[in-house]
Amino acid sequence: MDNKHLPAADRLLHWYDRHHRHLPWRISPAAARRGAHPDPYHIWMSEVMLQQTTVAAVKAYFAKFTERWPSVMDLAAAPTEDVMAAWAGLGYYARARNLKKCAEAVAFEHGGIFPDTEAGLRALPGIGDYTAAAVAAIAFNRQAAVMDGNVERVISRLYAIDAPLPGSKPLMKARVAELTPADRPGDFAQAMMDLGATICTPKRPTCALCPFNALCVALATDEPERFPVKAPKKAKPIRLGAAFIAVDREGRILLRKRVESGLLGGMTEVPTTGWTARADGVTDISAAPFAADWQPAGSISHVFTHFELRLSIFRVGPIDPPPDHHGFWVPVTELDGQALPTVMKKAIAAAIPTAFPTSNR
DNA sequence: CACACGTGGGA
DNA sequence: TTCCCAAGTGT
Repeated sequence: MDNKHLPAADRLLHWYDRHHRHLPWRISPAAARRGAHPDPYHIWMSEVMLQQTTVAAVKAYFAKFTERWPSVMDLAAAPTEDVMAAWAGLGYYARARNLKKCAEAVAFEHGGIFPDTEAGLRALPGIGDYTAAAVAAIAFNRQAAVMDGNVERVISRLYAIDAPLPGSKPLMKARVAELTPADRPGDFAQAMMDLGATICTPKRPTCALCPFNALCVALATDEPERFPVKAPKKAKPIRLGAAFIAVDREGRILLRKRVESGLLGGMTEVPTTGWTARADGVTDISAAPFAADWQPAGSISHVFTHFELRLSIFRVGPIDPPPDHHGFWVPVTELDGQALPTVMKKAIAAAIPTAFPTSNR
């Protein structure tokens, strides 16, 4: 049947019923149409994990978290250190700290029940405009305008919006609100994101298969890949430093806990110098955790969001632990239980190649 | 409003 | 290799 006359939302939902992705935290659109709701705990956790993170990377973490902490009450009762260690490797560690805070707020201030409105959700730690709308729409079928990076791409092409992000966000949000149906807002939100992830992709979109192709202004008048227009990005500076891998006679490595705020906040680290912006190549080992016969053990490079870090690695041991230092000693065979971010695993692996036998390279 | 804040994968 | 990202939030 010719459905060109259908409103945009109906075209999208028709496409979604046939081509939706199957994801562990979802229920099927067929079940949703029968009035079923997904577990708000699962939707919330998946949305937080998916912030700036790929579906492929999230799947294993989602399985691990929901198996270990099946309910928000379980997560609220968990030691923060366990949550940080379980999150290690996923990045943006403020999300893990706020995940725990949010679980505590839901457990102890809301009786273990997630708020079912956008405003109620928005007041919780780690839940911003996007996540509040997404959980309200997907978990509670509220008519909330859900806009993430996928939706921005779809909308900017559908209307050929020339104004650059992020300034054009309010305009695009208004367009999303116009399109969002009262009937199936949760499926509509997931459909927009599936469309952006599988059809309306950043490069080489598959417009021939798009339910919006007859409506898309960018496709009709321009080059869809040109949208969304974004402000130019800044160059990434390089910072230098040194990391110190000390091993004692019992095969333990010296670790420290980073301060709660800022980069890698609350995570575990090996002792390092400060990370300076100087580019003279001088390595300052005077900041070693203690005086010892530190031996060069190569170097690593790691790219953060806003700078690249190059660390010279130094190693010493087996030694007797000196009495005067702060930190704690952990067997090299038990590092998996530590909240070690990827950059720290790289530093350790450079000095002790056998430290992480399961990882590649 | 601009910037801080991780990581691994694809082109 | 280099660049660009991928379901943003907090300050």
